[in-house]
Amino acid sequence: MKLTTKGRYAVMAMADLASNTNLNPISLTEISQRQNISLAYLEQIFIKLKKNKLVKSARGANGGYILDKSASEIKLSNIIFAVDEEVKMLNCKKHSKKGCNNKSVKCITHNLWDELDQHINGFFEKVKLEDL
Amino acid sequence: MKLTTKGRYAVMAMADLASNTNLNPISLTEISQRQNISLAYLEQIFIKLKKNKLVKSARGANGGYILDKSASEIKLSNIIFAVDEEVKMLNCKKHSKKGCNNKSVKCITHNLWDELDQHINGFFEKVKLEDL
DNA sequence: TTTTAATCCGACTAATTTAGTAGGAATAGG
DNA sequence: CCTATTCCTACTAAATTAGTCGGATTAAAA
Repeated sequence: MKLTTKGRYAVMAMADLASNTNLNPISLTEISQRQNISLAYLEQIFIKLKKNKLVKSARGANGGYILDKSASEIKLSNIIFAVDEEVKMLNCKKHSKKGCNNKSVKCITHNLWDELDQHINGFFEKVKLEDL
Repeated sequence: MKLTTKGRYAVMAMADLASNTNLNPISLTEISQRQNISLAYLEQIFIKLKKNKLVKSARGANGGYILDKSASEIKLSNIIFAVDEEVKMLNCKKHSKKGCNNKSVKCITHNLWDELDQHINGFFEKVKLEDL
C-alpha cells in the first residue's frame, strides 16, 4: 500500500462526495472548490475511482459523480488502492538487483516490512468512509 | 515517520552489526559485502547513526563500528528516525498552499493521517534490534 | 440546434525526493 | 610510510509524484 497525497486527495474527495450527497450527481468543479484540489487532477483521480466501482458518473451538463455503494460499504483501503496503483513500496523486490533475494541470501528485514504492510493495510481496512 | 529503502538499509546494517558483533569494531566494507549495499552509501547512513548515538566508530586501520547500546535497547524506530530525517510525510502541512488549513477549512482527513503515523510509529517502537 | 457544463482520455511537463557516486581529507595500526 | 578505515561535502542520476494541457465526447437546457 502506497501512501501519497494522491491517496489523501482521493479520500478527501470521497468524503466530500459522501457528505454532500443528495439525489443528484456532484460535479468535480464543486469538489475542486470545496477541497481546494485542481480540477484536472481530480479528473484523473475519479477515472480511477470509477474503474474500481467506487463511484458512478453522469456525463454532460448537470453531470457529476455519485457513490456507487453506501458510505458504510466503502473502506478507505479501497479508495487508496484504487488511485495509488499497488506497487508495494515496502517489499524487498523493488530494487531487485541489489535487494533481498529470497532464495539464496536471507533478507533479515523481509518479514518485517511485510508485517508493516499488513499493519497499514489493516488500519485502512477498518475505517469506512462513513466513519469520517 | 518516513519509510524508504534507506531506512531499510539502516535496519539491515544494524542487524548485521548486532549479529556479527564481537569485541572488535566491524568495518563497513564487511557489512557492504554481506548485505550488498554500496560502501559509500553505507558511510552516509552510519554518519547519521553515529550522530544519533546508536553506534560508535573507530577510525583508521582495523577500525569500524560497534553498537553504542545493547541490541535490546535499540528500537527500530530509533534507527529509522536517525537516517530518514523526520519530515512527516503524512501530515497535511507538507503542501501547505493547497492542503489543509487547520484554522479555517477543516481538513477531514487530518486526524486520520495523524493516527496512521502513530500507528506506524508504534509498530517500530515495539520491535527491538535483538528481536530480528 | 446551438450552447454550455460536464466527464473522459492521453500525453506531456515540472517538481520533488530518493538513491547513489566521486573525490578527497583525517586518522590510526602495522 | 603504507594501507585500511572513517569522515565530509558536494554532486549526479534515477525514479516518483504532482499537476497541466488540449481536446474529444456527452447530455441537458436554452
